Amino acid sequence: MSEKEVRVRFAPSPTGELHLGGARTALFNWLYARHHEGTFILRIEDTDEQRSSEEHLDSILESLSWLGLDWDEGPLHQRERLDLYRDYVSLLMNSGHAYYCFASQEELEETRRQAQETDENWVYRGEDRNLSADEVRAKLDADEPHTVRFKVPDEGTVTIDDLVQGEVTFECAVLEDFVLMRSDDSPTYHLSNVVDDIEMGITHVIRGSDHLSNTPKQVLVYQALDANVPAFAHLPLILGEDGKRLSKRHGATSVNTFRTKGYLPGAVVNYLALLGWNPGDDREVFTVPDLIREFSLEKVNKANPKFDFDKLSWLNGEYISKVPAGELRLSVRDSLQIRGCWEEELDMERRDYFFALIELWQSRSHTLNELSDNIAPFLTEAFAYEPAGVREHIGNKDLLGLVEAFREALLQVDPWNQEELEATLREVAAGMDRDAADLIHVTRVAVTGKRVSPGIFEVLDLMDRDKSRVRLDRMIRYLRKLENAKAKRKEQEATKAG
RNA sequence: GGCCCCAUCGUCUAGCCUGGUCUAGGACACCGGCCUUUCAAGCCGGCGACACGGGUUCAAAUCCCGUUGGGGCCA
Repeated sequence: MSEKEVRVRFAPSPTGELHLGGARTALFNWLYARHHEGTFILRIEDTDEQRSSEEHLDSILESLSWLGLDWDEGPLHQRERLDLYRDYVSLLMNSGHAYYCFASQEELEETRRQAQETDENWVYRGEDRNLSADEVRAKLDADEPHTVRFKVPDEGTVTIDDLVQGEVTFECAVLEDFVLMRSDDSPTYHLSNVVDDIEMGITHVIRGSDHLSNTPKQVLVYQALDANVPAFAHLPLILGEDGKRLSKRHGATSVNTFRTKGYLPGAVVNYLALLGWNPGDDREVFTVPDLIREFSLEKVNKANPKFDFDKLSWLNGEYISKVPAGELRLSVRDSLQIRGCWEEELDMERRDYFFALIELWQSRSHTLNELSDNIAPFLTEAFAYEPAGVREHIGNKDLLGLVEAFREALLQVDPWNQEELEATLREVAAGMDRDAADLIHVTRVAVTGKRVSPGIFEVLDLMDRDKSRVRLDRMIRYLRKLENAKAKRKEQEATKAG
């Protein structure tokens, strides 16, 4: 491999679904690799056998694929590389950079407690550093539980030249002798990560800035191993609306949730890319090739952004309104199927009609689910009236007679087109000395169930005569019920008063 | 608690490195108007920010220091 080839990795642990933060890290790695025509590697950090699961792994891979983040190598499993970590530990032991530590959990906590009372700047420096070879052998032979710790230099500093954060310097004195190998022989993150990054020839470590504080420890390990230290880029953390780092408890932040709710992968990628990065101008909407071409770590912000559902929703709406109906067809079909109002012929002889329905609504739907919700009333009578629609467009207006008259008039409309429909509706309203708007709005709720919709005549035109009549009949029944209820209330009040 | 990072409209951000062109630009949200003798969509417009205090300088959002606030890591 040439010196200049970029090799980056995304290394999730399969302890949950892929959430937005992870997806953003994956995306930035992927964009960096694609921009530099490098290699994007997937590595699975599954050394924690208790918390890792196949299901989570599958769901993570699925989410990555859905987002379009394809990997060139892997997935490599750390679980299968345990011997490798042990080899590296031996190397560090032999070169005097690591040592066995026989202190028990209790002892450590006790020491820590005592130290905190006296010395505020205390960091752990293992006493077992100075055990003689004989003493160590004796303890090992006696099967005493032990960990392996890294011998942090007492003096000096570690400076990280971070591609995003700039130069960051840490005093070795504030770094404890961290554990490399746990007592159960499993490697810690500091070890497995560094070893794998060395073995895989990773040139750029791009990850969340929650790892920044641990980076000096890892740099020390690279140096002890006499390995090349990769470039680091610590990305700002995505915060929830409460200002805390985005996590499971913020709910609904897994990539999968967005998929299920009807977001388009392109919109999610676009939004995520803009969270912490921008090309330096006013553009907001990017295709993936755009992103690949323009992406650079130098333009990544340092400040932590908050996740804004409203803006994602807007962006998704932009995508939905611009995509050709044909590309939306399959997803809309699936969600109509879930709603139980899909008919096969909509994708066969009535495909033009299906596309017309999509086109009618796509510019005012923010998600695919919303789009399907809007289309459903054209296919089934089983839809609910939006409370806001009822409140605003029906309320206490005296609409029964008006709707009944319009229902009758509709039977005579010929030809069934927008012009005739409009003329008829206005005639009915005028004949009863009512605002056309009143009739328009109640008709809107009757045929779409919604408070807002495209132009009502366009809607009726597409709906066809029979379906329109059926929906108006339903509205008439609904209005009658309202009237009856009102009458009953009056009666009761009259009795009470009388 | 110690260490590290950050700080422009409610939110995402441009501008900061290379001080003057910034009466601080864009986007989401919000509000209003136009269109429609229909709600929307669309179009147009409005509201709204350089956290605070000190310096440096002829001049600071831009450079330096401190305070406050936020985030992260180690426990």
